[in-house]
Order: sequence, then C-alpha cells, then structure tokens
Amino acid sequence: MYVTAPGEFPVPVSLRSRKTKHDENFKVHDLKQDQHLFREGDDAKHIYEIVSGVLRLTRVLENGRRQVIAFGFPGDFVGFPCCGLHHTECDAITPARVVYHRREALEDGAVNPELHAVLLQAALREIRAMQDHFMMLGCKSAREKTASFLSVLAQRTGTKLGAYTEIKLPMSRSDIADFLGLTTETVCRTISQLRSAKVIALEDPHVIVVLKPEALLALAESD
Amino acid sequence: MYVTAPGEFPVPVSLRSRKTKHDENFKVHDLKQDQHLFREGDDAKHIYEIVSGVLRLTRVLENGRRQVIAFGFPGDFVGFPCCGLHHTECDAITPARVVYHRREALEDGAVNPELHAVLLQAALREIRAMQDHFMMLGCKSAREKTASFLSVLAQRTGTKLGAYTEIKLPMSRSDIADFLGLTTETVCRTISQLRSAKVIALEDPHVIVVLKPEALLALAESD
DNA sequence: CGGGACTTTGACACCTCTCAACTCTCGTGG
DNA sequence: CCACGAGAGTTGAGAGGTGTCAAAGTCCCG
Repeated sequence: MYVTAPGEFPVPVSLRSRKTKHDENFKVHDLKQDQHLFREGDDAKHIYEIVSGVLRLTRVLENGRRQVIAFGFPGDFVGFPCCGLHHTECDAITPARVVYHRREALEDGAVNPELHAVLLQAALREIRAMQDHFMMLGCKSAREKTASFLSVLAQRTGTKLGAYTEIKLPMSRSDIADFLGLTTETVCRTISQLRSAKVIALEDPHVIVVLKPEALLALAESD
Repeated sequence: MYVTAPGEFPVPVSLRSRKTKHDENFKVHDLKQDQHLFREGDDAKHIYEIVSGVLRLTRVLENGRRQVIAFGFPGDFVGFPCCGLHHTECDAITPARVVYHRREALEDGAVNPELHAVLLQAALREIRAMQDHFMMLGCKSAREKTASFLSVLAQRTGTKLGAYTEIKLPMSRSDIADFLGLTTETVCRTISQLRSAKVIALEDPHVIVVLKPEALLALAESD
C-alpha cells in the first residue's frame, strides 16, 4: 500500500477465485507477527498475494537509515523480483496469510495465462502506485503527508462508526515515519496537532477515529 | 533514469536487435526538443524505448507542485500503462528518438514472446529502480541527493577526460530540484558548495566536470 | 540593443530534526 | 504482589537545514 489516489484498490484473491483456479501451484502460507517473508538479496522464487494481515517492505542504507517502501494489505502483491532477486526486506507486522505464486507465472506467460495477466497487471499497478508515492515524498509537508496517510488508510481499511471512521494502525510510529520520510517525533507531533484541531481522536496510539474526513482530506492537499 | 545503484543499466535497443527483430510493429519516432510524447490521462497505445536523447516524466498536483518522476535516457523504457492509461506527462528535453512497442506486446505474451519478455523485465527493473529512488527522497539530505545524482549521471552518461569525468546536464536546475524533492535554489547552492570544495568544476551551468569521483561518491552516502 | 528565461547568491524565516526528559504499558523476576 | 527495566509514544527546547523572497548576474535570441 502506498499513499495513492483512492478508488482503485486491488481485489482480494478470495473475490476473484476464478482467476486463480488454474494456478496449479497455488499455496497458502501463514506468518506469525514479526516473521520474515523474504529478505533483501534472497532468490525470488515466488510473488506473494496478501490474503490477511499486514506486511512491511523495507530497505536500509549502509549507514543504517531505513525507508519503508510500502505496507502490504490484503489484496496487495509483494515480492516482484528483479534479476531473480528480492530487493527489499519483507516481514509481517501482524499475523498474516499469503498466497504463493511461482515467479515463472509472472515471467513466462505460457505457464498459466490467466495468472500471468493478473500478476502483470499487479506489477503495472505497483508502478503507478509508486509514482503516486513520489508525490508524497517529494512534494508534501509533514502535515500533508500525515493527513494523506491517515486519509488513505481510512478509505482503505477504515470501519464506519456512524459519521466517523475508525482506523486501526498496526504499524509503529517509526514505521509511519520511515514510510513518509519523517522522524517519529514529527509524526507524533503532527498527529497531536490533528487531534488538537479535532480532526481526529485517539482511542489509543494504534486506534484513531477520523472525526472530520473532509477536513483531513483538505489538509492532505493544502497548499 | 532514477538515482539507482550503479552497474545495472539497461542495454540500448541497438545492442540487442536480435531480441526485437520479431516485433512486427517496430516503429521509430523522432521528437523535437520540448515536444510531448504523451500526457497524463492519455490512452496508452505504446510503451516507448528511448534510442537517443533525454525524456522527462512528470506529475503535477492540483496545487501546481511538480514532481519529476524520472529522466529517460537511451536504453530506458517509459510509458508503462496502468488500466490502459498513462499516468505521467512525458516530454523531450533534448531532441530524441524512441521506438514504439505496442502495448499488447507487454500485456499479451502470445503476440511476441521475445519482446514480451523484454518489456516485462523492463517493468520489473522499473519497480526496482523506483524503490532505489525512494531511498533518495526519503532518507537523504540535499547534499547527499545532489552528490548521488551527479555521481550516477557521471557513471551513466559521463565521458572520460583523463582522470576526470565530464557530465552534460540536459535538464534545468528546476528539473533536478523537482526530481530530488528540493528547490532550485537549494540545488544551485549545493552545486556551488561542491564546486567550492573542488569536488566538481563547472564549465558552464550544464557541463560539469567531476574532479574527485570518490569524494563525490562519499558525499552521496555520508552520514 | 533590449527582453526574457535561467542561474546564482544573499538574507531571513520556519519547518523539521536532534537531543532530552517524561509517561505509559507490558513483561520479567525478585 | 510489587519493583524494575525495556520499549514505544509523547512532548519540549534548541539547532540547523531547507524553503521563501528578493535581487543581481548570465546568456540567448529576437
């Protein structure tokens, strides 16, 4: 998941079973919290489709600085290989279930044409979503980034509570910070500001209620 | 082109003609400077392979802020579609020549298997390169960004002058700034600092000589 | 020769980072 | 049962990097 334009979220595997029925190597795997799915430099044997739970894709520089490339939510695909290798770390920040798809299904259209098409479209959506995320990292202020992040999360994973929307944040403040190109302190402060402005409320640090969705969206794109 | 790890640059079409000989829709097109190749929202009929010249991929937010997604150099592919549409602007910052590849060649493996594989690998490299660029935008300071940018450009397009390397910068300062998530003024100042430190020299604003490549690389990754 | 776009430099403001302290929760062990 | 420590989150003070605004310089081209 990137902070991307709304309205084009992927369809979980469960909703398009017809498309995957021909995958003879269809295989489900469960991950415990904090368990790794793959690491940077690993041979890429599979592409993974997330059924449930939340994954985290990260890269680290030599000097230790870390970037969270993306969060993987149900319906997302992770692990697109380059030159046969994974180039990010991937681990589960909640218990999670993924479907394995053989890399050959992506790279060779003859193996399983239907699955091939699904994986290819997922890769193209990935490119599009990463372009969206460039706008975040390159153009936006801390407040805009944080508001965008919460706004997208509300639309993608929020649960309605009457006029409000409740967001469960499975990731830590420092995950959010490394995703948005900020520090944990700045993320905390910005969330506190949004709370002071009555745009959101905090049930606890990992459960946020969006009180004014339209105000949140406005802050996400304000000049 | 993103500011990416060195040593894995694409191979220009001219060097792998065998791989494209089966593309029955192989078509060359020339672009004048400042001419558009496609715009955001256009129907994506083709993917483009750059033969010569330099292209610029951009996105703009509602409030006018701009992000340069990538620069396209010879050997790069641009125009990967999502949902059949282009999601960036693309124009030529120098006179350029591109090869058209029909979108179907990417999306349907049966049309031309060899070309399909080439385009697919290009898309996967694109994902990898964008991940690299996230590190730039999210983790690095202005000096590190600028040094990285010049360093990569030197390796990718530089011409050797004895111990030195000359870089031609076809893009404006504001293009560089929008690519790196900075302002033109900051890019200028940072380049001036590098010049003061005798790491680079400026023949003119668009021709830079790298005097100390190892120092430039060190600045690109310094803590 | 003059106008315009681009580049460079300076002064200043302010946003974000850094460093630090405090709180809170939770799990461990005495 | 309580003490203790570890880790995450929050908040504050201060510094510094980068953005903003302004002006001058450079170059190209009409």
